[in-house]
Amino acid sequence: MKQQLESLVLHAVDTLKTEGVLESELQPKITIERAREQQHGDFASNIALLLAKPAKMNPRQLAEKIVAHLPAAAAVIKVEIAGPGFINFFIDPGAQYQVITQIHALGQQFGLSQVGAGKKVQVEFVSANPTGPLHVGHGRGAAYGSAVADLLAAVGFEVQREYYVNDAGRQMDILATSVWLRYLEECGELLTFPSNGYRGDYIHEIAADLRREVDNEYRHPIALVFEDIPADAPQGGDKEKHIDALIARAKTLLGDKQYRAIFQAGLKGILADIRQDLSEFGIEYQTWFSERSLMEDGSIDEALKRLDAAGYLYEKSGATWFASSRLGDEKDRVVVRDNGQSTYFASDIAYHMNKLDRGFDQIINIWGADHHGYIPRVRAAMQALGADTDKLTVQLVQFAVLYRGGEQVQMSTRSGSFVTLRQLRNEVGQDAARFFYVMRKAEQHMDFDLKLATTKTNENPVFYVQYAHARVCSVFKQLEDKNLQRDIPLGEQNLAKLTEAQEIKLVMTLSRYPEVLQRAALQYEPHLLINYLRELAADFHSYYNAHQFIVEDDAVRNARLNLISAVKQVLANGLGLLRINTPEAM
RNA sequence: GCGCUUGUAGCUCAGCUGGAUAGAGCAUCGGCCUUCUAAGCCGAGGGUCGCAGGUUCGACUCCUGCCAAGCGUACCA
Repeated sequence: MKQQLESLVLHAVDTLKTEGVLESELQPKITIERAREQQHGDFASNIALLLAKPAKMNPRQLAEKIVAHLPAAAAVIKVEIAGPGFINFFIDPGAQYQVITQIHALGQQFGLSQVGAGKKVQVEFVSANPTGPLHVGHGRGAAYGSAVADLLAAVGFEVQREYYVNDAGRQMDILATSVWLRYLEECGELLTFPSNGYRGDYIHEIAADLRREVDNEYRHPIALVFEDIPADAPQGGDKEKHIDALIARAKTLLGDKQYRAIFQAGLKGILADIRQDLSEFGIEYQTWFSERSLMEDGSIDEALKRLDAAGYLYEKSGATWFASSRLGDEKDRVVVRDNGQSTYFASDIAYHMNKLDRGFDQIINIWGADHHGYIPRVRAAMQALGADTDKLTVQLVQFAVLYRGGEQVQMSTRSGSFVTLRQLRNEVGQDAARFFYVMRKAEQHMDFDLKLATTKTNENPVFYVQYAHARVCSVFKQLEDKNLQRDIPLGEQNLAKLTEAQEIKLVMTLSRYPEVLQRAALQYEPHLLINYLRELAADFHSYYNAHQFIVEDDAVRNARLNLISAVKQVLANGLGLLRINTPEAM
């Protein structure tokens, strides 16, 4: 409908151009908006206001000229000029009702579109270091990222969901060493666990599994392990030096092969846990991309070579630097340390080069807000590699602060209080977790109230929307109990009998769904869909309370049943897209 | 210090990318169940859109400057 009106207005503007009223170079963006007030009709255009200045005309006069040149259209029953020069369109209700028939015909397909057809996008999200279970902060990125990916797929994009596995670097060495030390404990050795090691229960589990698998093969006397190791922080030493020395000791005592085996055991164990956690949360990735693979297949060297060829690398005090400050970053960055090791940033340059080489039209990175300072240097790297930086979108997700009632929940690993995504899902349930995470726009700091998410009252928006769905189902059950048959064609013939205020409002809201979906997808704002579903549910609840659906009059009854089954369908489509359940009874 | 994000009703947040009288939920107050689920509905009160300028027919929205909060500012990942 919107597009139809746009072409009408465009046609009128073109006519005015040929008549010389408007200059022919003008290429106005025709925008049709849904009117907010009923008295302003159904749709409105501000075109006359926009063109008034270049045309050197009074906006109302211009509006009159535009209206005079509008081609006739069956669905438009009235056009008015209002306010400073808005053109308001009134649509034939009969045309609006068609959406109900359309929803029935399309079913689950209703709302889907093809605006993204033929375009490949990649959404990379979560990508938490595989050093422990996902916590509640990752949950938001997970829910948001998967919603964005699903929305993009719904409007026709070919979407690839990817998890970047940071399986290289010092953190992973600390993990491997932590596993080994716990393994030694399993073997019966007594030791003081490093203060900087990973202390979670999951390390014990991985170590125990390892012991079962290899028995005492990786065992070394504890005296030898700790011989000449600098003191840990609690003993007045330096925790970093302590752990680094232990890592080095592990490598020398175990040798390359055994060390790698332990490293892999730790990585695999944790990754399997993360994978399962996400899968239970309704998230499946197409690819798990290994950082280590970039080192092994020479991608990092290749990336650095390309940066060097482009003249962006230089040496200073033993290290290799990328001149990112020439491309908008606040300062230059090290890519190869003076000890010869490449930095994490070097991996990331190679990773983004790899993404570009895979031919995506759009690369979407979903990062925690604490990584924002990282964006300029990645952009700089892409630019230096000669890529179109517009292809990269970074969506920042702010942290969620947990509350239980009015109390803030402390999220420290040490205190052992509420930290993991799994615990959150168990406490509030899958549906509430997803709904609450996505309810706010990503860049908004969020308060997540656990108590609210679990209450079964009107305070809880998840139930509010699900309840609307269940209520429709309940009506149809009642219909059955009363031995009444639904007559869909009869209902379709009588849609014009839906003249109550609540019915007209509901039809309008239903017809907006495809636009909402498209906007939510293209702007990476799934919260728009949530807001819409709440509004649709509200419109339905109002209707439910104001009127009976199962009435004597066959024509009215079937028309109403068609309307509410359309409501049910759209609620199911929207919630389904967000992977939230649609219960038939509550 | 510099950078990014945020600042809208008592609280939590929307606000369609510059439009017409700034909206919702919670909380508060008052109503609605012998009729399809009251996890619901109807109504009332509640606002200097952080502050001050500017741009224009028009600004919560864009620009500048302040103020406040969070985060970042590594040869860590």
